[in-house]
Amino acid sequence: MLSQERYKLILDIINDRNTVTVAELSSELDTSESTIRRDLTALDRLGKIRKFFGGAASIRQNEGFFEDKVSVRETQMHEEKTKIAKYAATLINDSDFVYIDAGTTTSRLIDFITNDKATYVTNGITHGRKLIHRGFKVYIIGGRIKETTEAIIGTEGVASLRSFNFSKAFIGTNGMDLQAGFSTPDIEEALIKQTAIEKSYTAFVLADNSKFGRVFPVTFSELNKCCVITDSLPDDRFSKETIVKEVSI
Amino acid sequence: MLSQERYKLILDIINDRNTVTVAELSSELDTSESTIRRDLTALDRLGKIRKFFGGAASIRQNEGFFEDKVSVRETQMHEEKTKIAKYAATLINDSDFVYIDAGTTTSRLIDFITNDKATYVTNGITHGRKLIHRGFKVYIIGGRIKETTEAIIGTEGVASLRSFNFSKAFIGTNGMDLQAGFSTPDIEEALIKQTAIEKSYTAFVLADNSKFGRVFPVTFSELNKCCVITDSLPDDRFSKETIVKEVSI
DNA sequence: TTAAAGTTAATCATTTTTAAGCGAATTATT
DNA sequence: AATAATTCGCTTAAAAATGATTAACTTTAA
Repeated sequence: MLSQERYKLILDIINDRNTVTVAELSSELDTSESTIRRDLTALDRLGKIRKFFGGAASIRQNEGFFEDKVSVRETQMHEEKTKIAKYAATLINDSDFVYIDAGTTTSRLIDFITNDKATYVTNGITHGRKLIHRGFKVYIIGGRIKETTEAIIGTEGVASLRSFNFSKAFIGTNGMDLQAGFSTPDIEEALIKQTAIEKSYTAFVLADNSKFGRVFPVTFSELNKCCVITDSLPDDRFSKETIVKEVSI
Repeated sequence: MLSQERYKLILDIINDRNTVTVAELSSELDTSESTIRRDLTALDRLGKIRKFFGGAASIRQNEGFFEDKVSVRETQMHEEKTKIAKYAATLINDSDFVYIDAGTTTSRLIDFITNDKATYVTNGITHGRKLIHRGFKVYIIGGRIKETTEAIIGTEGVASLRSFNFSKAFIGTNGMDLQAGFSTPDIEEALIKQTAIEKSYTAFVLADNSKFGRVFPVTFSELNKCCVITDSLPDDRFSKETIVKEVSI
């Protein structure tokens, strides 16, 4: 069998099943495990799949799979996130200079943006591509790329952000708590979020109800520094601490 | 049978079946394998098909498999570019701080990079993703994204580049001429290339033979400022003006 | 923590495929 | 008709792909 044919078959199988073992591929394609491993390495090198010990996984469907366990809940909150994203998109005006944080909720936001007069800045590689394909004016901040999320992070990213003055920023969060404020697991991502909030006139945090009461290692902002856009508020005390827009589902 | 007739037949067969082996074509067209291989090489050079070990594949049906959508536009001189990319990749050492310019030839270069000790900086969105999927340490420069090429350009990009000091830079070009030097159609991309060359100890320009003698609106460097990596040199005068590495095809 | 089980990369021998050179045949040019 | 240029198929040395083997590595579970 031709190697390219195998590549295509393997790719189809992986994208279909999400994950596959070397043994499975070996028996299904009637090829030695050595060859399958070599193929998987090649496909991984090309960035088409993600290889791991024992087999390989699709890249597409696993966005977030490699991130952290919260993402399981993220798929469940799909409808809520859409509502939040839809509402957030209406906030963008012609003269706005908008920062869009990397993350799944903000990625959804981009789908609903219609304003092509505004200018957009993001730290998400995939977000930047998405925006540019929509035909918007897009800047991306410079810095180191984080492997799992394809987001720009680190001190260079922070420095790059500092030269901007946003009118609006849309930020994602992992946790939102009365005491701990907005928090996230990665310190470098937290620094980026923090700077983006500092550098914008108004910062909106997009948070579905599953985020409430959750605390993660690094706090990037106090509650009162940002407006929260959410689907349903479990606790009145939040609205005393910050401005909350509750989007009806 | 005329070679042009065969080209057409081969093209039809490949586009119909997606992949085909040399042996198949040889028996079906009743021609020697040598001739089939020569034909496939020619069609590959023209960018009509993609040749690989054992046979060839259609480009249309495999869009997105071999290349990202951005780079489908210029598929000519594929074989030459591959040779150039392969050689260029061997130049990267452990301690290198490498700049990789956006473009098709440099994109191919990434496929052959093996050094994971070096640090990479790029202005290509797709280049950055490709590098990060390979598990390398990657920085992307900040700035405005150009829609057609998904490359970072503009004054912000130039400013972002200025903070780096590269040991090696790999640059693509549209034209290379004895009088006009290295040139490209877009002034903003030219500024980026110019800055990258300035900021690196050694700059390599990857140029297949189709680039020689061509002049585009904006010159980004004189010949003597860079080393040229090419497949074949049409004119000895080039080697008097600059350092040339000719990669045998 | 350690041992057992499972998985991998590296290496080697074998087979397959290729590129390059060469002369014969065909086609184009003078 | 003679000469040059191109095309073609064969041969051969080199390159690439493959599958088996094994030592090193990772994971799992005691």
